[in-house]
Parts: sequence; structure tokens; C-alpha cells
Amino acid sequence: MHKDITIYDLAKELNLSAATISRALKDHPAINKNTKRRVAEKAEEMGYRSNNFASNLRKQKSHTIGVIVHELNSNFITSVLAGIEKITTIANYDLIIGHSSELARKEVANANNFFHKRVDGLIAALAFDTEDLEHYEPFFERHIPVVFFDRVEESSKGTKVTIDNFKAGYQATQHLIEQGCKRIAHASSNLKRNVYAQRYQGYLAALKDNNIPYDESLLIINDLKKESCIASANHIAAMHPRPDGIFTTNDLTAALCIQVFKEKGIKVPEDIAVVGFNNDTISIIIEPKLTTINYPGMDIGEVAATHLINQLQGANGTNNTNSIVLKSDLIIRESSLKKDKIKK
Amino acid sequence: MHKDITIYDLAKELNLSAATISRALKDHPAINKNTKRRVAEKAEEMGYRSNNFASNLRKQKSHTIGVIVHELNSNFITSVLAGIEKITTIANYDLIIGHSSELARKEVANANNFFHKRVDGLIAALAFDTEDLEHYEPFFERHIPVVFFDRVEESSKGTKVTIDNFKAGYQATQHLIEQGCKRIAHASSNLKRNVYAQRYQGYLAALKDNNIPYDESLLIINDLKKESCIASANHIAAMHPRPDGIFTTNDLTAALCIQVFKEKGIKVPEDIAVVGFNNDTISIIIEPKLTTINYPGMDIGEVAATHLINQLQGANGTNNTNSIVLKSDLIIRESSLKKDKIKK
DNA sequence: AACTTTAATGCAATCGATTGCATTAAAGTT
DNA sequence: AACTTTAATGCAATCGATTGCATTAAAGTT
Repeated sequence: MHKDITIYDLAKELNLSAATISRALKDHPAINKNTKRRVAEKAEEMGYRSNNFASNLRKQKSHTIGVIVHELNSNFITSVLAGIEKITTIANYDLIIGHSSELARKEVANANNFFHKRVDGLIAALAFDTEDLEHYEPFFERHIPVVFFDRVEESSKGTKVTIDNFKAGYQATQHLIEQGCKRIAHASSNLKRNVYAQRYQGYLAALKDNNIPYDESLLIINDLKKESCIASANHIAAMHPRPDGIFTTNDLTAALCIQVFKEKGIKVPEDIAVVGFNNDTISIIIEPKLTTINYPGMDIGEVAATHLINQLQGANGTNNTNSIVLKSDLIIRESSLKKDKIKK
Repeated sequence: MHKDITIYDLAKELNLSAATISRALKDHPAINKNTKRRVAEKAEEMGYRSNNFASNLRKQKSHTIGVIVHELNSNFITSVLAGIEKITTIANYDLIIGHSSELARKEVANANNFFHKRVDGLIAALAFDTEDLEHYEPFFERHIPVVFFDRVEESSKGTKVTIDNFKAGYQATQHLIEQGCKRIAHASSNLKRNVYAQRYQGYLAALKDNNIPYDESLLIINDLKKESCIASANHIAAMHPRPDGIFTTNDLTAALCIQVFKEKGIKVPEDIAVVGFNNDTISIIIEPKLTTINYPGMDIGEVAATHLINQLQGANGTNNTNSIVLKSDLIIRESSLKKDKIKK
């Protein structure tokens, strides 16, 4: 069996104290250069690995950041993770990732787990059905910084990094109106979640600014599962009078709508123009290709991680309860282009 | 500032020794029931959280399993993770997830990180360009069990959980042949990776069993990036004589092929039948819907985790260098159905 | 009554790394 | 020569939880 080497083993071999070994390995300025070299060589030779548990116990720091996301299988989330990793790697923090699969129950379990693992900081996006943020209280109480992104609770403690969902919703709707749509449906989800609520508000505002009356029956809420999206698509296709445009809160709903519409002989975009949200891979696979909102996932990740690390390194004495809003873009593709089609 | 509560604080409050507190919290049989209750209550009241570092340091165990995957944004991987989580949650192990983004460099970094974090066991799928498994040696040396899944190195140490990629490749090709294809292209990737090599072998075997000569020019290798897939699709479309069937090693290539073919007026499946691999979401979004191979991701995750935990709990004294092969299925959709189309 | 058994708890060492405060020895200063 | 400064290293306590081996007190046995 392999016996782990400790600094005491190195100390004995080199006739030095454990303190000197520890300092040498950490490149402490008081240690002689030559000693450092000898220690490094011996450590390599004997296959030494430092014991994080002992170090963390003594230092009362884990040098680890926890990330809780609501799902993994998404372009947006993987970009965010890439952005976070970029920053944490540079700052030399370790990362542990947990995902809630959109279940508040699992989000709570992850938060507890990370709390026990004593992460130095937390980056989180809320699950679909997370109602309260009590599970983050232990972090707040101990002044462990928490940065929320995308799925946030407006009024909560902690820094929040989001896009302007109101503006994105407005933009999507305005685009449909500019394409000549008069009767625009909106397929959304749980309006308690900030992202959906704000996109909906943006939709309403765009209608109002264009003097289009809001018709409550054109708001379709579902739980974003595949079956529900198909049901919603069927529901929309069967509406009388039929909408001539639809803005959905994610790309899967939009893609499934397009499929259902096509099956029923409803033309996209001629009969119904469609705008999605997220710019997932499916948006360029579906035919016609989907007009959608693109989020800067990488940037969101970088900003969230940078803020967290700044707080950890304590540049600020302020009570960091602020909000950072990044830009999003409308990517126009064939699924919404009524005007240009007619021109051709 | 919040001061963390330790077992010594509880001990003082309750006039007991730290040893008794520790045992009470762990439900040790020697401790009086009433004492356990009092300890539990006081712990709750004072907001005690155990210190993992101290516990792990003393126990020389982390009770944590590391998972290294090559990507996150995939149905297959998220199913595997769900399967792993299901088992580890029951067995009460914590999980930390790292991903390599298909880079050997990051895979090595993750392995090192997890080694330093002293995971009790590891579950890993190799990155696209991982050449050797030296970074897993420290685990093998210390008898820390490692289970590989999907992307494995046949000859390596550790348990391997895979599907029968040879059979899947054979099945996909056989299906195309049964649909009347005579000239079947195969779009694959790095043939050093077991999964691609075996699917290719299955393709060859099916051709041979049906007395179809192998034409080297019909093998197209790319790096699976979007641009390369499109280039491959264009290449195939321009072939003379044109293939009448294609079996791709992932769904994205297949979907992009279908798009390119359609743009060029090549009908799918009439002119070229297409079979993908993975059963990703895009396979039901592309039109025609994609015939593809479905992997049991959830099962793979469960089997991998179960094996790892069995090894950790030491039921076996054997040198666990074995292989577990799970079943995969061919899901037949419109993209390959020449025969049925003709019958109509 | 003397001894044994059982139930409950405590003592004290241990897991490795870190760090404030010495200590030592060599070099520099007056 | 006596003192100060500088460079390098060591002492010993500390971070909390765990656990083998007592110890204590009560209950049971002959």
C-alpha cells in the first residue's frame, strides 16, 4: 500500500523543520533559495502531495468556489461555466459544480453540500421552482459571498448578474410588430421567475407602445417540458382567430411550435412568425432557422466570477448588494422574416 | 462576524466531552439515547456544522467522488450524471464534477485537482485528444478506484463501462443496407478514440457481411466542430458517384449533412439516407427526423457509480480490471426510411 | 458481600499544514 | 570589541473531529 508523504517526511530526509518545508513549498521570502530548490526536488522525488484538508483546516479557507446551476444541457449554461472557469483558473481557485435539474429540492441539497464543503464563495442560478432563498442564508450570515446569475431573485442579498430580460422581451416583440404582426402570442413559463416575468413585461410594453391591445388569451404558460410545449403549440395552432406571430421564452418551445405548425399546414413565417430565446443549437437546425435572443453566456460567467473573487480578496468593505446587467442581442433568422420574404 | 460552532462548544454547553458529542452526532451505539437527543437539539440550536476538513483529515477519507466528463452540453452526458447522482445520493457520497471541454490539458488539470482534493474514487470519460492515461496513475498507485465510461482506453487499468460500439456501428450500417443503400459513407472522427474506432469496425463488418466492397474514399474524418461538419457535408454532396447512404458518428454531423443536402436539392432519405449517433435533441428537430443510436446514459451512470461504490466499500479483493457493456438501440426515424417511403 | 457484566462516558493522541514568535549565526556598524 | 541588523531556520501551538483504550457507575450474579 502506498504511504502518503508529508512535510514531516521531507523534513526528516533533509534535516530541516516542518516549518521550513512548509514555507519553502509556499515560496516564502524568508527561505533560502537553495533550500527551496532542495525541498522542491525532494518533494518531487518522494511524490509528495500537500494535504488540502490539513491546510484548509488550519487556514480556515477552502480556496474553492461552488457553482450551482439549474441545468447543464444548454449552450448558455456551458458558456457561463466556461467564463467562470477562465477567471477562477487565473485566480487559482478550484471549482465545484452542482446542478439542480430544475428542482428546488436539489438546489437546496447542493447549497447545503457546498456549505459543508466550506466553499469560499458561491455562484448560483435558481431552479425552476425555487420559492425562497433560505438555503443561502447560512452563506449570508457568515459573509460568504454569493453571486446569482440569470435566474435571480430581484430583492435578494448578494450580487446579481443578468441580462435585461425586459428589453429582450421588448425587442423580440417589437421585431414581430415591425414584421407586420398584429396578433402576437407569448409562450412563457412560471411568471414568478424573474426572467419570465420580465420578458413578459417587455412583451406587454412593446404592445402598448405600438397601440396593440393586450389579449389575455394569447399568453400561454407551460412548464417547459417537451410534452407541454407540444400541447401549447397545438393550442396556439387551434386558436381562432389565429395569432400571426409568437414570441416564446425558449428555443425548444419555438422549434416544437414550428414543427406542429408545419404539420398542420400553417406556414412559418408567412402565417405565423416565430421568435425564440437562448440561441440553442436547435435554433439553426429547425427549418426555417429560428430568430432568437442570444445571451452572452461567457461574459456573464466572467463577470460573475470576477465579482466573486474581488469580494473574496476583500477590495471592498461595502455591503455588496448590487446588480450587473449585460447586453443581449436579437439574432434575426428566417422564422420571423415576413417583410423580406414579401419583398423577394 | 459569525463564529463557527465546534463540538467543543457543544461539549462545554452540555457538560460532556468532545468524544461523546462526536459519537452522539454520528449515532454511535454506545451513546445514551437521551444524550443523543440533547446533543442533536443543542447542535441545531447553536447552528453547528461539522468541519469536513477536520473529519477528513482524521479519517483519511473524503467521502467524495470525482466525475470528469468531456463535455456537459449533451443529453447523453446529463443522463449519465443523473444516473451517477442517483446512486451516490443513496450511498451518501458527495459528488464533484469537472469537465475537460474535450481538451486533454483540462482533463489532466481536473484529474490533478481531484487527486489533491483526495476524492475516494473517480468516474471519467476521456477527452477528444487524450493520448495517454498517465494522469490517472497516481490514483492507480494508491488504489483509488477509477471507473471509465463511454470514452475509454481498452487496455487501461480500472473498470470500463461502455456500449457495444461495434455492434451499434454494425446495426446502423446494416439498417442502411436493408433500406437499399449500396454506397454508404461514414463520417467519423479521431479513430484512435475507442468509440469511433469501434463504430468504424462495425461499419466495415456490416459491409463485408453484405458483400459490399469497402471504398476508402467514403470514410470522412473530421474533428466534430460545426465548421468541419459542414465542410464534410459539402464534400459528401460533391462526391461522384454520390453515396446513397451515410452513417455519422454524431447527430450534429448528421443534421448538418441533411441541411446541406437539402440546400443542394439532394433529397433525404430518397437520394441519401442518413443515420446519426446519440439521440440528441436535434435529432427530432431536424427534418426529416433523424434515425440514430440511443445510448442508455442513465444506466451507464448508475452502473459506473454502483461499481465504484462497491469497490470503495471493499466487497472485493480482486484487482478490478473489468469491462461492462450495456445495450444500445437503433431508433428508426424518417431520415433513413427509403423502403417505407417507396411502399407508400 | 464479592465479583462480573453492561452501559455510558472521558482521556489523550492523532491526522498535516500553518504561523507568530523566538533563536541562531553570520554580516555589518560604530 | 560591543552592539545592531539581517537572513535563515525552528519551536510549539493551533485548526476540529475521531477513536482505541481506559474509567466509572450501575445492574446483575453467585
